[in-house]
Amino acid sequence: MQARNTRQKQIVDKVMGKATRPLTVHEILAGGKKFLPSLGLATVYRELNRLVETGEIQTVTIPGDPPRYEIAKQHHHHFKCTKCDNVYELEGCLKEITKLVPKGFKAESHDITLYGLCRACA
Amino acid sequence: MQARNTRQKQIVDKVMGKATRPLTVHEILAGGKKFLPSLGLATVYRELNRLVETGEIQTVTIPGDPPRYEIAKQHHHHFKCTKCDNVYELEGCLKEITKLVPKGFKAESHDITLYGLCRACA
DNA sequence: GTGCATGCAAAGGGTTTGCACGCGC
DNA sequence: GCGCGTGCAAACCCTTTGCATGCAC
Repeated sequence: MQARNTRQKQIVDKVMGKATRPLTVHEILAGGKKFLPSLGLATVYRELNRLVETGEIQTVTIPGDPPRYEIAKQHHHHFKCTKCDNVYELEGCLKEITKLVPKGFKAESHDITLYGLCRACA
Repeated sequence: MQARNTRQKQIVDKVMGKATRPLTVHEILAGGKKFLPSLGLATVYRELNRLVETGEIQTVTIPGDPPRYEIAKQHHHHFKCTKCDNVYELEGCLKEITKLVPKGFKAESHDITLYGLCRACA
């Protein structure tokens, strides 16, 4: 069952690729409908899940928010503006995070989310 | 509309207070039913939402997991074991986190979640 | 022509809400 | 007795799934 490169999939990829910040499912659907009005929600979900499984995109989960999706890239973290609700990508990471790991525990990965005001809202 | 201190509410508080780790809604309901079998899911949700609003408890959100709840306490973070799926509380925090904030942004708070193996599973 | 991908609609899981009953005051 | 809190069931929202159609090859 080799994947077919249909118009729908190309459009989901295209919308994702253009994004400068993580997008919600509905933003992706709305963006895709501009190119193919018949695009369905189920197809967007199916394509997103496929892309997550193959590791091409990543899910960004912010408590209280719907999931967002972004092109997979180097390890990084996120900043959620509490005023405009946009989510931004942050560069860098903290090696000091190992200090939090209790004795006997073995950390493999981590997520960091910052909250506050973005440049435009501050 | 001053709140009444009903049996149901006392039981939700009691279950939360006994917990040594964040609990899911269904764990709280199951725990409460041991004391009051007629306890309903809607009441648990209503009481939890009230306690979150008053700041008495906090929601712990782990991507891909149902929300958990814990008694509000000093600032801390969480560790999710990828094998047994339990969530543990971590002590301490990282002042270095300010290094991640971009210029012009104003950070107010943050969440850190570690993933890996707990002591029992490592 | 064959078969997978799509769109629709229904199903599913988790959470909230409307309503009538009954307990707490 | 009055009114809020409760339990039930329905409603909601988000996501997944079943199925018939139709496009890609």
